[in-house]
Amino acid sequence: MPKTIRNPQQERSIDKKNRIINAGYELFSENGYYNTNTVQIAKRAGVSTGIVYGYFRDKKDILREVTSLYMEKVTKPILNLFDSLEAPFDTRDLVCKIVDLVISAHGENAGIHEALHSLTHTDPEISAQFIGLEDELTLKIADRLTRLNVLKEDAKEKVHFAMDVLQSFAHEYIYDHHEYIDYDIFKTLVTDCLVSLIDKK
Amino acid sequence: MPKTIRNPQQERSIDKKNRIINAGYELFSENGYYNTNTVQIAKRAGVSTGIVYGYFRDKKDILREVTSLYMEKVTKPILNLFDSLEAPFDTRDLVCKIVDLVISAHGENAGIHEALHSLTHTDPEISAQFIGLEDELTLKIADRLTRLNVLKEDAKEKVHFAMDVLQSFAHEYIYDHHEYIDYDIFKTLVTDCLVSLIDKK
Amino acid sequence: MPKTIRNPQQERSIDKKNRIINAGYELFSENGYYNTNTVQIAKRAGVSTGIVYGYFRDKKDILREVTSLYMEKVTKPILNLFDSLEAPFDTRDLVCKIVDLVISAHGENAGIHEALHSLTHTDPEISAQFIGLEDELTLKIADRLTRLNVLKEDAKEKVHFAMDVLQSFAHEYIYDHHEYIDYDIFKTLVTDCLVSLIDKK
Amino acid sequence: MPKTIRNPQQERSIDKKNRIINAGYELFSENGYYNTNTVQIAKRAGVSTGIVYGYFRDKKDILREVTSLYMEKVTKPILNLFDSLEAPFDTRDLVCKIVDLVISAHGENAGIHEALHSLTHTDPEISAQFIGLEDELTLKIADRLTRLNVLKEDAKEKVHFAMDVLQSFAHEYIYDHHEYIDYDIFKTLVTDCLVSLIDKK
DNA sequence: AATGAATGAGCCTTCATTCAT
DNA sequence: AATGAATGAAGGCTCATTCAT
Repeated sequence: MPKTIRNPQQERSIDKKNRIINAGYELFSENGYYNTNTVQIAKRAGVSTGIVYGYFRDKKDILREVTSLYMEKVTKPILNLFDSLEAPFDTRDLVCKIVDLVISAHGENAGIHEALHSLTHTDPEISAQFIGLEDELTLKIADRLTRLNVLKEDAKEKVHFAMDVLQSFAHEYIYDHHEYIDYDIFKTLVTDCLVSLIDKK
Repeated sequence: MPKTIRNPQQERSIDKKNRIINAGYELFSENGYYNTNTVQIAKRAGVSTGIVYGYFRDKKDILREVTSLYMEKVTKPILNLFDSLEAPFDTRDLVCKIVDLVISAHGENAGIHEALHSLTHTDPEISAQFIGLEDELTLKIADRLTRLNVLKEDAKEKVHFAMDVLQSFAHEYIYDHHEYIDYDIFKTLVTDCLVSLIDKK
Repeated sequence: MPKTIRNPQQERSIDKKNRIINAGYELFSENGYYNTNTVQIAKRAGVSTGIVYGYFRDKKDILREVTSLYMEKVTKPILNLFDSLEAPFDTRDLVCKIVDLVISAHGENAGIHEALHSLTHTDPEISAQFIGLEDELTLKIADRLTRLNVLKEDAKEKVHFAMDVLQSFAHEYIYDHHEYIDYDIFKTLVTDCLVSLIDKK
Repeated sequence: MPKTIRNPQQERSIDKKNRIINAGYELFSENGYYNTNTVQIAKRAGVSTGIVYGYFRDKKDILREVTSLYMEKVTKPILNLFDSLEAPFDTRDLVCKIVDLVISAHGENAGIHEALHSLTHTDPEISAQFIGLEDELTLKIADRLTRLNVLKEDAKEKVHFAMDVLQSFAHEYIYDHHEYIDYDIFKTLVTDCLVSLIDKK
C-alpha cells in the first residue's frame, strides 16, 4: 500500500511545499540535518507536523529536495556567468569575477554546503546528487571554455581542479578565517593559480 | 556534584581509554558520528557501556579525542617529511612526495575526515580543534620552508593555500572519482600548481 | 453543538452512503479494521475523505453499518432456505443443503467474519449486534422447525448448537485446512452430528 | 546492524521478560492488541518503555510470545488429562471432564483467545502459530485415543471436530450467554454429540 | 573500576477528524 | 453537499546517560 505523496499543482500547495523546503534549508543550514527535527521544520514553515508527510515521503525526502535547491542556487549564477561570456576577454578579469561570485554564493548559502556535504559520506543518494552536480557543472563549463577557445587540452581536468580550488578557498574565506592569514594575499594566490591554469602553455 | 572523569595513569586504564577512542575512530569513520551509538563504540572497544562514561564526559567528548587522534595521524607524517628535509632539493620532487603522502594519509584515514569536518559547522569546539590544527601545521611548515630559504614572502598564505589544494585533491582522488576525469592529468595540474607556488618570483 | 449526520433520503446520497459501507466491507475484510484507514475507505468508495463524516459519526460508525450489512448477507440465504422449506423432507438432505449454504456464505464473505468477530470482545456495541443477530436467527429457525414438527424439545438450544457447529466448521473448511485432515470425512462427521441432533429421540 | 535482543539467562532478567509478557497477556486480553500501546505494557510490567525493546524486537514480538504463552496455558491441562488417562473408562465421564476443563481454560484465559485469534486473519505468523498448535494437539490426542483403542477410524478428523465443538461451546458459554438459552441443556447436547462421536460404530 | 540492564525524553511517522473553500 | 488539504495527538522505537550490583 504505497502512500500517496501529493504532487502539488495548485499555487497554494506549491507554496506550502516550498516553505517546507526552505524551512529545511534554513534549519539544516543552522543546525545540521541530525540536529533538526520534523517538528522544527513544520513550525518554521508555518504548517502542522502532519502535512509535512503529505508533501514528503519522509525526513530524508526533505533533505533530497533541499539538496536540489542548494544545487540550483549554487549552479545558476556560475552557469549564467559563463553563458553571458563573450570573447575576447581578459583572463584575470574573468577569474576575479568568478572568485567573487563563488565567495558570495558560498556566503549566501552559508552552512548548507557543510550540512549537506557531510552527509555525502554516509548517504549514497546525497553523494550521487553531489557528484551529479559537479559532473554537470564541470562538463558545461569545460565545453563552454573549449568553444571559446580559452581551453584546449585537458579542459575537464582543469575546470574540475579550478572548481575544487575555488570551493575550498571560498569555504576558508567565509568560515575559517585564520588570524595570521592575509586574505587579500591569499585571494591573489588563488587568482594567480587559476589564471596560470587557463593560460597554460 | 561534578562527576569525576578518570584521568587514567595506570597502563590498563590508558589502554582502555585508547581502545574506546580507536573504536570511535573506526565507527565514526565507517558510519559517521550520528549513525554511531555508544553501545557500538563500547562493544567495538571491548568494554562495557557504563565504563565509557568513566573516561569520557559524554559522547561528544569521545568525538573530541577522536578528532585529536585524527589530527595527530594526519599531521605527523607531514611534519616528519619537513623535519627531515635537507637543502638543496628539487622542488618538483618534494611536491610529488607531499602529494603522495597526503593522498595516502587521506586514504588511510578514509571517512573520518568527512565525519569530523562535517561537524565543524555545527560544533564550535570541533571547529576550533580543526582550525587549531591547521594553524599549527601551517605555521610550522611555513617556518621550516622559510628557514630553508624555499619561501620568502607570504609564506603562511602559500602554505595554507597549498594545504587546501592538497586536501581537496586528495579527497577527490580517494572518494569522488568522476568517470570523465583523467586523474593522472589532474595530479599533474596539482603538482604544477604547487611547484609554481613555491618557485614564485 | 451536536454535529448533524445526514440521514440521506435522496437516491444519490443513499448510493454514496452505501458505497462507503461497501468499501468498508471490502477493506475490513481484506486487511482488518485496524489496518484500514478512512482515506482508503473514501478512495475505494470514490468519495472524498471529508464527506465520510457527513454520513458517519466516526470510523466506528462505519463499522456498525458494515456489521449490519454482513449480518444481512449471512442471514438472508439461510432464512430463505427455511422459509421455503416444506414438509415432508429428508433430514439428511436438508442438513447437507444447509452445510453447503453456510460454507458458501462463509466463503463469499471471507475475511469480514473474522474482522468483525474479533472486535466483539473489545467492543460492546459490535458484540451486541452479533448476539442480536444470533438471537434473531436462532429464534426464527427454532420457531420454523418447531412449526414443521421437526424439533420438539429444546429447539432453541439445538438450533444454536447447530449454528455454532456449522460456523466453526465453515471457518475451518475455508481457512485453516490442516494437511492431515480429510475434509470429506470431516464434513460427514458434521452432517451426522446435525442429523442426529434433529432426529434426537 | 542487527540490534541485539537480550536472551536473558539470569533469574532477574527472565523474571522481567516474563513480567512484560504477562503484562501484554493481560492488556491484549482486556483491550486487544491494537488498543494496547507499549507504554501501557511497560507500566503494567513495572518497567521502563525502553527496556521492553531490550527483550523484544518490536511490539509484534511481544505478541508472538504472548501467543506462545497462551498456547501453553490452553494446551497443558488438556494434554495432562489425556496423559493420565487409563483404560478402561466411561466415555461420558471422560467427555464431561473435558468439557469442564475446556470451559475453565477458556474462562481463565478470557479475552486473550479472541484478541489473538482475531489477528490470525491479517497476520500470517500468528496464524501459523495457531494452526501449529491445533495440529500438535489434534495429533497427540488422536494418537493417544487410538492407542487406548477408543478411536479407530478417522481419529484425527473426529478429534479435530471435537475440538472445534468444544471451543465454540466454551466461548458461547463464557461470553455470549443468550438469555433464552438453557446452558445446562446446551451442555448436554454438546456432551451427547461428543460421546456419540467417540462411540461411533 | 567495571558491568550492562534500565531509564525516559525525544524522534519520526500515522491517522481520525476538522475546516476553509 | 462535497472536497481534500490540514491538524495535532498519539504511537512505536532509539539511544545518551545513569545506576544497582
